[in-house]
Amino acid sequence: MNQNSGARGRRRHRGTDRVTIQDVASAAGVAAITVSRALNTPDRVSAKLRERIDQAVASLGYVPNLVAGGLASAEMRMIPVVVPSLSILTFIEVIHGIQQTLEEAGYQVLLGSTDFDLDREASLIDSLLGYSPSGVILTGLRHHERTARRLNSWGRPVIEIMELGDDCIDMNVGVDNYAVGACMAKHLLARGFQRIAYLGTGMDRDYRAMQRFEGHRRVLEEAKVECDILFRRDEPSSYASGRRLFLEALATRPDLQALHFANDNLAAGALMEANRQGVRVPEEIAIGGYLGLSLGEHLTPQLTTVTVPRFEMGVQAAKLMLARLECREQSASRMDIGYELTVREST
Amino acid sequence: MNQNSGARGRRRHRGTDRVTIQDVASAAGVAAITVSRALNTPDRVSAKLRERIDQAVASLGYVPNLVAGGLASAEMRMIPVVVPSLSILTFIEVIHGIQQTLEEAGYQVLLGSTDFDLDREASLIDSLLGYSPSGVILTGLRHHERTARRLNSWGRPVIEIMELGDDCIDMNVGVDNYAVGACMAKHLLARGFQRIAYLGTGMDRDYRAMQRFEGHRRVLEEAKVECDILFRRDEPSSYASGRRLFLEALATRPDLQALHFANDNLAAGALMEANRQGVRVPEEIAIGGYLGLSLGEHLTPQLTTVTVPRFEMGVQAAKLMLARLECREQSASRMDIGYELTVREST
DNA sequence: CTGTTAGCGCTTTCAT
DNA sequence: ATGAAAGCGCTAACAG
Repeated sequence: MNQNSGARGRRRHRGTDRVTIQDVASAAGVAAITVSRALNTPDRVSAKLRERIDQAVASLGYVPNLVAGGLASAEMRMIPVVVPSLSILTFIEVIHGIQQTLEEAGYQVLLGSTDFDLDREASLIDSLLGYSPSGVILTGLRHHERTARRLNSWGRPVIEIMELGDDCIDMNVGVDNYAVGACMAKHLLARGFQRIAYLGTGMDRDYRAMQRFEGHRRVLEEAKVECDILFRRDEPSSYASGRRLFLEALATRPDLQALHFANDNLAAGALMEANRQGVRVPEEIAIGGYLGLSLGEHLTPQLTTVTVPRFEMGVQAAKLMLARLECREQSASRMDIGYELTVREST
Repeated sequence: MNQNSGARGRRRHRGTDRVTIQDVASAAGVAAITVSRALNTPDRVSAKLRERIDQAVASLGYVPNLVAGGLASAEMRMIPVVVPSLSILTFIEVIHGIQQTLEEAGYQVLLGSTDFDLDREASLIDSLLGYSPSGVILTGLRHHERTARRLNSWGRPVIEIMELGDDCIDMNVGVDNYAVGACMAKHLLARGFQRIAYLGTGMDRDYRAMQRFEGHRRVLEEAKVECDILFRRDEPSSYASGRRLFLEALATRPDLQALHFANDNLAAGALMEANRQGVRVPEEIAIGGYLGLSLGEHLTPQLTTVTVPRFEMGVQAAKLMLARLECREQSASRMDIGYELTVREST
């Protein structure tokens, strides 16, 4: 038996001197492929050999070289997740759901961010595909034509998250932004408000906020209520921007009764500014948001918002990806993650 | 010239039919290795060939197979970042700084989370090393002995972030938690408070919060002031927990004058609960936090806190990593990212 | 169930 | 400055 130590031989080339599958094979007295099988598809190896191999693996401290395996099998068990920004909590929460679900299944998440730039998205995806990932998860349905084409012909699972639409590359998990915007608008109308403004930041980049506005606008139009919009082009959606928007709204449109913010960061900022100014919400002016950030339920008054299950969206996207990877099913390629109007004190 | 199309020949094996470096080489009429050099070390190829190659790359739409390159060079230009949790904003901000800096330099971030479990960290790192990453960034200085040993003998850059200490594996970027805790304690004493409690959650897992408490405790001891601690073992650091801790503190220690929270999430929750209860801060009770979350400056009263540049910590860690990878310098292997006492209205 | 063989696509090594 | 040859460590393909 060549059971024992010293299982290092060749290394003609450069070789990092790590324990290889061949070392394990020699130690266990089998062929390399059998070790491979024992590790990847244990049922295809007899119990006896499997045990011998496991033992050799343990005693040598063998750790598979996933790069070599990835090259041979043309699959790296990685899923790039491409989002516009890592400073927006929403994306983080989705990523969290994705990461947690995929890691459990032995897939790793590669992080990519585009800063809302479709050119960067295109080149990022190009280089990401160079890693032979098992699938790709990216944000939104709008991409460079080149991105869509490349991904289309790529032949592996692709999921577009966040927004929902008819024309996706492969699979789609998200919310209907038009419906979300309409939902809050209806709520505000139902509360009896007639002078309503939609407020946001950077909506030229974040077109999903614009979709929500469009949903909002249509509802007001239908109700024959005048539609007002106020947005600051180059600001992020921070508490500070929310405060500024709030002050600007008060100053320039003193007769407004309700403010529909593009997201909870802004809405929370507005709420905090209202508190500071002693403006009573909703008596003097009502405030509604979007997202369902936990902060909203702890502020006084509590924030009315449209809640989207962001973590869950990530989990569902990851599950869909896994289902597809394991060929379990050709599964639904489109999933509406839904939303919920959370009526609290601020309206 | 074999300049034109049809540059697909063999594929004896499985082959994903992607354009390979060989296709480019044929199209440009050079050897594969020259294409490799033109792409990776352009100065080592004559301008003439370089141009011809660039053209072939563009016209064929060649995208390098990073896995093959990674196997050959034993380096994947990836940096795993391992954190305890993706639901804690602090880590997210650090990751953001890391990701942004590394992506600019052409390195990808692999995300890993351990849920504060050193066993999971150990096995996660094992498999992450299987990807032949260029370096590793992980959280904290406490690891399984096996993790430390493996990383030590690994021979590539390793950075431990968040906390600062004497005994790191390779490089260390973080803050001195003891000093941070002491800093707030001194501030509270200087404000004249004598009955002070330290409040936190899950500090058995997050030992860095415990280090801050220890710094706090020593200061009080020195000042001969009694030291009180209140913590809830199995709760996350949420606004809700902060509110509960606040109520519990009021109920069980009605004579407390100041509350030192383990982080701003808790402190902000407490502040919001105080507002809801009509408890005046800091007149009836003072509140201090840790982190410098932006929320703190928008609440009323504004939160006094110890601010840590989290995004910047990520950026610095990434820069240190890059410096090491490019061998620019053997650079300082330990970086104190510092902190700042931000005195606002709540104390 | 196990083994042999032949690459995956690139880069290192060593020549020229 | 360019090229030929030889693998990196693993798995797909095909036998037995």
